[in-house]
Amino acid sequence: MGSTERRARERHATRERILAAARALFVKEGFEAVSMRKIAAAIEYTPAAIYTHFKDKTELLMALGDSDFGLMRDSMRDVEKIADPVERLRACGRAYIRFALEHPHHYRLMFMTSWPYIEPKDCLIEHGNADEDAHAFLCGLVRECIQAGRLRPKYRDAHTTTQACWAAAHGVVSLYITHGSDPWVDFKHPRETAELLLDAAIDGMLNPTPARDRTPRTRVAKVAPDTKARRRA
Amino acid sequence: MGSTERRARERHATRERILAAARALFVKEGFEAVSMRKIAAAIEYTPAAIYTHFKDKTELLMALGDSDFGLMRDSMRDVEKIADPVERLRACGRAYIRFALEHPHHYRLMFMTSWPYIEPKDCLIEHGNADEDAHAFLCGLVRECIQAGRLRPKYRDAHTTTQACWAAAHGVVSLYITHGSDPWVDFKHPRETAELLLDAAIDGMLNPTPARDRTPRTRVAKVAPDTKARRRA
DNA sequence: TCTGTAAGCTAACAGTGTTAACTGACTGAG
DNA sequence: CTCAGTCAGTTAACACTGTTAGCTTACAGA
Repeated sequence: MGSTERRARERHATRERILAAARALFVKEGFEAVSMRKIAAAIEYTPAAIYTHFKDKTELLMALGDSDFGLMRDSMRDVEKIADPVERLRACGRAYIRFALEHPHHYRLMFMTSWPYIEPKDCLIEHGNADEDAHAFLCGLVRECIQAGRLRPKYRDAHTTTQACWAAAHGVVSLYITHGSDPWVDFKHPRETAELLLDAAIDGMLNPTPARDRTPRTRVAKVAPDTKARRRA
Repeated sequence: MGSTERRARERHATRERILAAARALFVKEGFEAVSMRKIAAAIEYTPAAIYTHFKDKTELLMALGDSDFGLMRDSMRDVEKIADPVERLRACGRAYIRFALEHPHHYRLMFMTSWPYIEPKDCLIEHGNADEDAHAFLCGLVRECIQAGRLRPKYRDAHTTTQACWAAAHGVVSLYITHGSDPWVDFKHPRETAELLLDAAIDGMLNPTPARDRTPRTRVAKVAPDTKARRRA
């Protein structure tokens, strides 16, 4: 009689408490501070208790990071308002940089840590849904630039170009996150470097002959919807 | 007597043996496999013995990675032969990518791990010496492009532009190293992505009005020699 | 011969992730 | 009402990790 449901609810609740404790430790003291024992202590449980909810420390950490992909996507809502596809792409890059600089710990977990395989069904995010999945969103922006005929021929493979754009933004912030306080290289503020690199890369991809919308080529239209993308739990 | 010299020599020798053992473990089994106990076992010492030669595990690891910066610089010797400065820059990017893909473990240690402060004098590399220091070398290439009048005005700050170029290359390889086997994004081969991004970025930086060598502007000429750069031990 | 130095060893500390075996509360069936 | 089963959570351990205080032992210089 619904008691099994209550138990399931309780189980889910403690799972959430574990995640909350882990997240609190994580944002306050960084990646290394998150130990099973500390998490357990924070919620007054035994370390072993966590293992009835998560297979691994890795699984816990990944469940943690997973939900941040939604946060990242949300931080890009504003760019959709921009009409010009190329400017939209540029703004997306800026939003990405901003997110990374505002949440360096999360960024580190999301993009600078190797993830194990996670089943698509175990994720909050629907892969390839540009409304939830930031990677699919970026890919969509690139595709719009292509369809508007704004990119040179060699940049008309949406996937590769998406990865190039991603890599440009990631390069700036990840370099800054790991080496920003390294006295050997005096880093400019990453926002400045990113601006420069994104401008250079995007300008370099642009068609010199100006816009004039044309119907997408067959090749472009055939690009499959982005089924491989980012996750959330 | 010179016996003190002999002792110093012996001390140095065991230090090198420790480093060699650590390196062997490192390249064979990766970063995580390098534990003080395993290193000690490999050279038939006690873990504690290592601490008479290195303050820390970190110091050991850094001493390890340090020598690789020279290796990296060496892998770029060929690009100096290229006459055109812009093509030289492009080739430098390619060499960087190649090095990273051929030595992913080293790359990870060198550029994807936070380094503690190391005294300049404790390094094999002379900072800012383009002949030893890869970062200074890159900076030199950028400066040559600037002095040849090949870059648009906004890219004429050598330091920031150097960082942008570095970030582009780093973005591609670091993304690939951490997420290359991630089934959620189907990565293109990084060489392809890198080619695309480097071309876009460099083309985007180029002056549309073609070359014709001009004497460097005052602003450019005043750029200080690159005193902050990469190390080696 | 005695003394100081210092490389290396022993043994331990405090921490880590993880697991087998147990406890105790609660559920549903007989 | 009782009995068996389920399962969240605990206990206590294992096998690791980096690191250090204190000892031993060899050796150089006076």
